[in-house]
Amino acid sequence: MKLTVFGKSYEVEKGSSAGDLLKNEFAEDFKSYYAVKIEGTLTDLFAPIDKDAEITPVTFQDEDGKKVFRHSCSHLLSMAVLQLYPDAKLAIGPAIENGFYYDFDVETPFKPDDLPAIEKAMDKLMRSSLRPKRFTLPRSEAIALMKEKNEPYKVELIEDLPEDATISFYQMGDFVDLCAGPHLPNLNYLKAFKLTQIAGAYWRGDENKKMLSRIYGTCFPSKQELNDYLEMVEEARKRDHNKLGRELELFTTVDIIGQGLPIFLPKGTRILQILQRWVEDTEMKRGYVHTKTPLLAKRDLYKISGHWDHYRDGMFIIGDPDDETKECFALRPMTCPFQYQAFLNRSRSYRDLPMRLGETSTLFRNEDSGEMHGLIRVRQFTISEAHLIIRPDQLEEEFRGCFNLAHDILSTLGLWEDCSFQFSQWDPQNTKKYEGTPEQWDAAQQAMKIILDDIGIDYKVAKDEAAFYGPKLDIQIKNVFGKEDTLITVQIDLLLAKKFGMEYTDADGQKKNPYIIHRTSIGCYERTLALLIEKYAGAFPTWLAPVQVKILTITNRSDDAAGELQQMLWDQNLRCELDLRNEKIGFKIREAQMQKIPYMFVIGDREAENKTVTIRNRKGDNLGTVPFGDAVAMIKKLNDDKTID
RNA sequence: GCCAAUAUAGCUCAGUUGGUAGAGCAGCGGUUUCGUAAACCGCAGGUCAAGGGUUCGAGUCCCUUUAUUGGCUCCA
Repeated sequence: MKLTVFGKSYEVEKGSSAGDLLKNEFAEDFKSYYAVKIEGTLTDLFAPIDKDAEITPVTFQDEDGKKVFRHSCSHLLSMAVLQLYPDAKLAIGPAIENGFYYDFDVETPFKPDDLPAIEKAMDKLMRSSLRPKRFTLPRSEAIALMKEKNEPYKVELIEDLPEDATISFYQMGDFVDLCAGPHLPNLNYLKAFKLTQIAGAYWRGDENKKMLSRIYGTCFPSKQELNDYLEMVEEARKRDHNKLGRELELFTTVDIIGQGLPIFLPKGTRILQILQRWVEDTEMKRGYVHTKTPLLAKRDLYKISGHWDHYRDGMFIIGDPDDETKECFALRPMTCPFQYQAFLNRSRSYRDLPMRLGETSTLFRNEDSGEMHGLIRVRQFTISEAHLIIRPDQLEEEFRGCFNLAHDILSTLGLWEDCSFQFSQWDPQNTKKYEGTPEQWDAAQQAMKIILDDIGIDYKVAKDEAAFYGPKLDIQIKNVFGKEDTLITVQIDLLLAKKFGMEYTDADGQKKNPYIIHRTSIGCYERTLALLIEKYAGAFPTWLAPVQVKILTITNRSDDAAGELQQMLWDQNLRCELDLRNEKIGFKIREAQMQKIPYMFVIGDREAENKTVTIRNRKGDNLGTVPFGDAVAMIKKLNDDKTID
């Protein structure tokens, strides 16, 4: 039998394993091989092979290798937990990005204080050098084994597998766990792990099922790598917008106003204002017109749109929703049906299309109390919303236009490189959620697929993530905790125009329903601001900074000159603050740096006399002494060019 | 909504087995007018998140509520 590895073939005995070969031929690197791919299938290193094959070892450098490594660590965790809590029932324990978790059903949920003891038990088990041993059983025997071990969750998992499935287990000492594998050849590879947090998690992700106790952890091949990672996480959390945004006085919250209802302070408001003006101008340059529609409407409107049926729980309702004899209003959770009324204002011709209706739109969504997160998930927010009412033949061009706009906006903000793409499709099985016929859905999804493939972005398909009226392109971004959220969405809707009786007269004189694209250009301002804070750690590019320049005087003799300079900046619509306090200049600079202000203009006696300033950047570097006019021009250029400095 | 953690001055945090609240920074008033990472002196600042309970006595123990945080679920 021949095994080929790294392009070289070796003659080996039939039934021997990749591990046997690698151990001999690549002894030096052998410890870094966690498993092998045999003809593309990830397999245990020492699994017997019975025919010629191409094998590729996987290491921690490979995604697959990381997965094997961390999955084995999750098993180490479950072994330790069973040792300390013999009554714990095992659920599942996969590897995830940057680590792993394991879900347990225990009488009392784990507490943070329990983790050190579990880690200690894991460490001891790790040192006993257990070799995970794989064996398989037919389905009925597998169920019997798990029943004997009193593992109801495992039984349920097996019962969901097909009748004829062969089911694999891994044994490590007395410990047996249902598992597809593969695993590390020896658990003593797991020299550097850490249990990071505890959380509740529903069995099978279903909120109607039991809540289990989840332990998260991470592990690396060496202590050094583990510490580097933990340090990196620590650093990332220092950029947390929720902490920084408050420290920098961008926003605050108060109990008495309520959850998910942030107060934007002057500096935060300034940034929102800069963004909004820029977005509206940008849209105008691309043929958008804007509307201003009400923040609430009678329930009747939402009944037509379908929101009353689909999302009533998510709306703030004013009045008794169940009393049909009285007026009942709801704050709007979206703008669609409001803007459609603008289209319906008079009869429309095919020549009127595309009609690009934009609105800087404040929305209200009654999110569950546990959902709120800083500025990322709030109950009242403002979105750069638009509905493009178009003819079918305009779909491709207009969709591209929306994509390009999103690209241009996010690139200017410096966020584009951090984004990923998700093509959110419907699930025909989930009949409760979606409206429209399979034909309509196929048409919309097919159209979007063609456009996305043509644009050439790398997207991931997400089933059952569509809006109830159509498929979406979601532009996703991760926050400092690694949690992904949608920043921008572009949706194709072939359904709602008909429901609202929207028609245009085509060239052939026929009345037709338009298509509609729902989209945002900068997304939700609150969320985008949150991501910007985290991206720049509060040190915004000059064009976005709420205070672009701080003018610092060395003595009060320079106050008049400072005032003059401030007025010159104001005259150019630039944003500056004056610090005339009687403090040492070093102290003032330090304070401006802590406020992350991009530039400091220092004026002492020498400068005041010549009408010059010494410019310092936020790092404190001296950029030289220049005339007032030049200093103002420098900031003006950074501002107008939207430079990411 | 569910699982868990947290809540003391504007901010960062002390506060012992229950004995009636403390520091630094910020603020205010003085002094200092100074050339690059925290000048000096003084003053003021708190219903210890809110409400209830146990106790002779609660920041501390118990319960409820609110908010914040990390997950889960949800996310038009």
